[in-house]
Amino acid sequence: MSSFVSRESDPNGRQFYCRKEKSLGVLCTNFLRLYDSGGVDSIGLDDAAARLGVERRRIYDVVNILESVGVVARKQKNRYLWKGFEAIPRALEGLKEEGFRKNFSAFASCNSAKVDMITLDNAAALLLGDGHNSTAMRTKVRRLYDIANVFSSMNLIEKTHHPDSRKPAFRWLGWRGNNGPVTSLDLKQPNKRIFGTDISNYNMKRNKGDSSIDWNSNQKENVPVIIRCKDLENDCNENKPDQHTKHSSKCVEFGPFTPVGVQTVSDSKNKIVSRIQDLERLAFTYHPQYNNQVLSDLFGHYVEAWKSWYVEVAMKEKTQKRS
DNA sequence: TTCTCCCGCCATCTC
DNA sequence: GAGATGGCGGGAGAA
Repeated sequence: MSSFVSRESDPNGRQFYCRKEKSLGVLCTNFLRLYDSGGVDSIGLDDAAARLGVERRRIYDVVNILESVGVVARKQKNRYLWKGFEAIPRALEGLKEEGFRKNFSAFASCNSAKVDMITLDNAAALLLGDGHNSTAMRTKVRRLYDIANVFSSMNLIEKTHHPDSRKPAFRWLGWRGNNGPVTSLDLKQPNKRIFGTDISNYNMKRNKGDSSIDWNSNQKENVPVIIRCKDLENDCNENKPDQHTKHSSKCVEFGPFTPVGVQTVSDSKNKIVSRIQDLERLAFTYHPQYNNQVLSDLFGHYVEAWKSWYVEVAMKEKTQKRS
């Protein structure tokens, strides 16, 4: 399986630098697509970097975040184990438990009205605690952008705006069994770039790596080919009125793929309450360990929001049945 | 000007 | 000691 790609050039021979196609979100989507295809349970970092056409350093960025939600687990040096999307609910529950043990339950309860939405500034301030300076905040926010980029590509969160301040914020969507990496087809025509996307331009300095991959062209063998940055320029959207917005058909599709063995949205509605019980049983018997404190803490908050969402939907279901 | 986030340096860790 | 890992912040693109 080969995956190296070449870059589109203009008539003068200059190469396009497409920031979007190098984003962590796109890289994560491609990574998941590559290893979710089945049959692969061992992931070599060098191999992944080569296949995805990125530097090894970027693979660390993605893998570390995926590890925090249970999709992969470190096996040994340079090697990770693919655990798949089925592991996500369990990992989230573990993080939730951890969050409860720390102070985030207090935070969640006192902000219950807007618990499903948080700005990165707020998240950074929360994680840093008292006495942080602006430099630390900036650094933390940068890291949170990275993390949010990956979660966004998995549809675990979505970008929105805070209703009061109109500042950019992120809403927890949670794992609903059919998330999978976001696809360009999931996005509407843009007014502006969204988080994790960008516009083409020239930059010879940044032409080293190359990760533009069209996984559709040869799905069976996962052989990627070049995609055109121009086709991706309209991927952007924010303030989506619903979670499953559509995208221009001329755009290249990075997905979609649905994790094997997970249920659909229509199924899930009827099983909300029983799923919560299932997850709590899982959490009771299994407590994964996470070394990244920031991720752990942030997830403590998000998982709490996730549970609130489920409970709210379950309540509405009950009310509707009664009426 | 602010938001966004890619990029790679370099300190620390692991083998 | 060498290679692996990942924290960190510069700086550039876009709104």
